[in-house]
Formats: sequence, structure tokens, C-alpha cells
Amino acid sequence: MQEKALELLKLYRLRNTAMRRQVLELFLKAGHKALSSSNLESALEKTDRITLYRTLKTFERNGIIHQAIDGSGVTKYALCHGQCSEHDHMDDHPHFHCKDCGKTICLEGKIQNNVKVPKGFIVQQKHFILEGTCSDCSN
Amino acid sequence: MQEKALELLKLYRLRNTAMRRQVLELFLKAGHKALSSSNLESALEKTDRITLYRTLKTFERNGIIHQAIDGSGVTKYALCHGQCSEHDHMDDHPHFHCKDCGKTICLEGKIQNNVKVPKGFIVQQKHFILEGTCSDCSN
DNA sequence: TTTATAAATGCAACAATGTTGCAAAAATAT
DNA sequence: ATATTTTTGCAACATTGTTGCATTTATAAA
Repeated sequence: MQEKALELLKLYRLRNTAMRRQVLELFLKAGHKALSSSNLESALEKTDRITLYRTLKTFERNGIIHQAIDGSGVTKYALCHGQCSEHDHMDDHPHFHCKDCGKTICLEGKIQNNVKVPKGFIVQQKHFILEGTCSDCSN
Repeated sequence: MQEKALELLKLYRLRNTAMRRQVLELFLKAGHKALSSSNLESALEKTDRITLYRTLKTFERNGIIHQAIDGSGVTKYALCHGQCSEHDHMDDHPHFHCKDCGKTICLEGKIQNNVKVPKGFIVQQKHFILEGTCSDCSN
């Protein structure tokens, strides 16, 4: 994990700082699970909220993480597994949000739609959210 | 509009208060456009944020309005045009969110997906968000 | 119409999330 | 080893949302 984190920072030409290393390791550990700022905060030893927010923005700008829109109101991020870039986040996969524990995970699958967008509207991104109860909470 | 608002309050057995009347009129006027708490606040003459939040919750509970999930982080509501109830919000229509002006509107259309949800996960609701630029902002 | 009662309001107080400016510290380049 | 560029950490602030409680208001009952 540590090595992978360092690799990524190097790859994206980002300075190797304690915060970035730790946050990146947490995302690598989380896999397909999305993490909120407060999730990360409680997992970090030394926490400065502001630096954390900036770290997340930096990672997002570089296409390392993407926002996992789940309708919960809190911003969550997950590792980009596909090919994301600064200008194009290819996170067109669906997200599942558990209403009970608040957990959000990235899923796979394709979405088809026949939505008619009004004249003059330009669609740039699509988000598909499945909401319900996860396996941990459904028992 | 005024009459329609009063009708609705009567229909749902909700007390006829100034706040409720005004908020309902704003939603009726907005049609398929979703409104945030702050949108409403600036449109109201006399504003108490807390009462407004409670009014929105009440309307939502009664199936008069539904949350329009748009990934913007702010909670927005739009009139239920279909048949929503306290326990079942049938707002399975997509929402369009304009990244430039922040506007959100309800659209129509069906969504098909082949998403494989992990074992034990129960899907209760689905949300489909189209994000981009609206006609007002695309000029 | 007046009174009783049930519900809604408005206030204080608080919590969570997020942003900006700026000086100090740290990471890289020279 | 030093210079330069970034990043950090702090204060200060803004927005969004919630809860408890006394007061006021809307409706139901007498």
C-alpha cells in the first residue's frame, strides 16, 4: 500500500507529504468504497480539516479520485479505477448508497435511458444511484 | 395558484399557515424546477429558516414534494407530479443539474440498467442525474 | 362566538461541512 | 547547502441543517 501510494504521487507529480500519503493509503485500502471527509478525518492520526479538503481537491483535479454522488448531501470520494483525467472524470459507473449506515460503494454496469432533454440542454455527465440497504445492515 | 395551494393543504389535512401557503405557491410556480431552501428563503417575504426546513419536511412526508437529488450537495425539492405517498416517493424520474447556474429540473424518461448489486444488498430507490449545461447557460 | 386543544412558529444554541487569506514550514530543484 | 516553489496549519467566516422549548396560531369543541 505504502509503495503504491508513493508510486501514484510520483506518477501524478505531486509532492510527497504525510497527508497525501496517508489519504491515498486510505483510499487504496477502501477499494470501491467511497470515503467522506469525516470518514478520513477519523482514520487519520494527525488531522487538519482544511488540508484534508485541499488534498481531496488536488486528488480529484488529478483524476486520482472522483466524487461518488450518492444523494446523501455529504461529498464522498472513491478511487478512480478507470482512466480519469483532470478534465474528464470517467466515473460513469453507478453508486450504491446504504440509507442505514450511510456507506457508499462503486458498482459496475451499464445504464440505458430514453430521457428527452429540453432543447439547448447539453449533457456532460450522468450519475446513477441505487439506494437501499447494504448486506451489513440487512440482517 | 393561491386557490390551488389552499386546495392542496386541505387535501393533505395540513393547517393553513402563511409559510405553507407561500412555499406551496412557490413550488406550484416553479413547476418542474427544483428549489433549495435558500432559493425559497430569498423568495419569501418573511423568513424563518427553521420553520422553512420543517415545512419542507412536512411536505415531503406527505408526498407533496420530493427531494431532487442532483449531486450538488444542497437539498432541493420539487413538486410531486405523480402519485407520491408518505412511504413511497415515486419520483423515479431523472433530474437534470446545470453545473453553471446550479438549476435543477425534473425530466421524464425511463432508465434501464444491468447493474449487479452485491449479495445481500437491497435496492429500494434509484436516482438518475444528468449533469451539464442548461439552455440559459449554453449561449 | 368563545374557549379548549392540538399544532406550528420563532428563537437560542449548536453541529457539520466547506471556503479563503496568509504566514510558517516543508519538499523539491538548483 | 541554498533557493524556490508548494503545501501546511491557523484564524476567521459562510452555509446548511438540527433540536429543545416557550409562545403563538389554527382548528375543533362547547
